[in-house]
Amino acid sequence: MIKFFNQHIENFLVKESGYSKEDVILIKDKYKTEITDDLKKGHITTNIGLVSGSVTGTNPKEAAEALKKNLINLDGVDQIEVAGPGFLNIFLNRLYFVNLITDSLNAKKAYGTSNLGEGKKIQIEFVSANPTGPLHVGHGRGAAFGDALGRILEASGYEVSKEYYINDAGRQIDILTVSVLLRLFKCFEENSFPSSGYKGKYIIDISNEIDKKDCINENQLKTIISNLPSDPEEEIDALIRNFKNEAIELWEHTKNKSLNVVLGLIKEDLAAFKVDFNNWFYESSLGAVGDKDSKIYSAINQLEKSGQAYKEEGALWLNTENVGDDKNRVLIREDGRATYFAADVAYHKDKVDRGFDRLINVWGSDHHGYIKRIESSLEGLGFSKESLHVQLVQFANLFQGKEKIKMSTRSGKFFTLRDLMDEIGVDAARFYYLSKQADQHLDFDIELAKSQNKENLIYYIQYAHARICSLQNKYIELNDSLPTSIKSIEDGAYLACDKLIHEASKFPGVVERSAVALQPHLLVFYLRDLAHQFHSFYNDNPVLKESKENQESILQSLNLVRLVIANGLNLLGIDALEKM
RNA sequence: GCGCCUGUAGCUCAGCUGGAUAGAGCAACUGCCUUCUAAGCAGUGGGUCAGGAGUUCGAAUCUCUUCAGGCGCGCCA
Repeated sequence: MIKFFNQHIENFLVKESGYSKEDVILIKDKYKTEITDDLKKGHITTNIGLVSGSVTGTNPKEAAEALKKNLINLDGVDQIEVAGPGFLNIFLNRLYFVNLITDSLNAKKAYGTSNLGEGKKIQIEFVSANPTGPLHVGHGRGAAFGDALGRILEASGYEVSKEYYINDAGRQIDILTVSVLLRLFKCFEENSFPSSGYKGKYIIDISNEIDKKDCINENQLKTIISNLPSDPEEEIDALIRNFKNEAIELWEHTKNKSLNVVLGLIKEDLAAFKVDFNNWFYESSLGAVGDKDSKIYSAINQLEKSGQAYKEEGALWLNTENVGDDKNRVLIREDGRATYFAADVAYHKDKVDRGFDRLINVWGSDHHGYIKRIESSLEGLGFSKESLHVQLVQFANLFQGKEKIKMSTRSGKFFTLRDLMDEIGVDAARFYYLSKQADQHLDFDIELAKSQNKENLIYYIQYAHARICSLQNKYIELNDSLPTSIKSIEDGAYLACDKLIHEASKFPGVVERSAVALQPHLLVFYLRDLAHQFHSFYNDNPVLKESKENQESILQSLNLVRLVIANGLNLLGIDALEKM
């Protein structure tokens, strides 16, 4: 409908307005046509008069009047008002208004989808937590966000690929491995366990699954744990070195086993959280810098050849200052080992090589200083940094009522995503995460997320859906099947649903905006508003006491509201409830 | 010190590609169940949109600046 009017407006601008070509281009760029917030302003409104007026220096109201004359005779238009400083408010005739219901109901699950993305390939990389322990509540937010974004973009016509980057190659994995080995051989008392190691209970669980205990003897163990440095970081590094020296086979076995167990936990949790990935990318698959056939070698080699990377003080540096980074960054350390950054550069090159039109990285906001580096590396490799969008997600603080739940990863005391799911349920958790803009701090209040009242939006929205389902069931009991007629709305005899239909007609626009802005929370607030319109209607209108014809029209309108809520929740990865 | 983010009702937050009277919920006060789910609805009070300047026909929204808070600035990942 909006497209229809925009075509006529642009046609008018080009052929009849008398504006210069340059002005027309400027106007086209700036004006907007949208569904009104309030039916008093008609169904559709455009600021074209104001924009034309400001661009051409003419009176906005006169510009609006001229266009009004042009649009008033269009099919579907009942009347047009020039309002306020120069808005054009368009009132549709009943037939067109009613078409909104039938068209949307016919579209069913497809209502709200579009071809905005034109099949472009878009990759979303998210969660990507180090596989050193179970996911915690912080990761849950990224998971809910990335997954919802994927659903929204897919509904908007993008070909979406969701990916998890597994950091299986670095020091963190070594620390995981050594932590498991220390538990396996019970090397330390509880209070002297290396403070840099992982102490969660899952480490002990993993150690119980290692069956190669006899690969190492008492003397070797003694060597490994004696003469350790006092600095915690040096201590853990020494232990890693010692284990590798004494029992490389055991080391590798334990490392693989630990990684697989932890990754298994992560995958289970994500599946339970209804988050599916298309691809799990292993950092180790990038290979070693020393290997000329590896992806990491090839990426770095390319940067060196193009002059972006240079040697200094024995290390290989990437010039990232050229995109505004504070300082240049090291790719290959003095001792020849690649940095995490180098692997990430190769990873991003690989992403682009795989043919994605757009890349979205969902990162914890503590990584924001890292963005410029990656952008610089992309430019250095000859790609446009515009193809990458980094969406930062702030961490979530957990509250139980007013009390903050403290978490410490090191000590292994933390509230896991699994705990959260057990406590409040998957859908309530997903919804709560999505109910605030991703890059803002979120206080996750478990009490609130469990509460069953209006303050907890998920219940409010679900309640609207369930109420409609319940009405539908009652109606079916009395009439065998749902109605198909909307006669009394069509001929204007019954108007009480108009606000609801109008609100429901905004849905595709909201999906589109949340796809463009990459903001699922827009959907949350829209659904709240729609639910509110419904509850209000429901309270004022005893539906099943209406005339037969009115009932039919109402049931059809409410079915539309129900469809929008169900489709909207589905885009957030949440199932709509038929009963509560 | 440099960079990024935030500051809207007593509290928690929407609104921000500039637009028509700044919105919800909670809390306070008042009404509404012999009726389809009261997990709800309706109403009242509450705002110099942190302060200041600028751009504009028009600014919560854009620019600059001040103040306040958060985060990031490793040859860690």
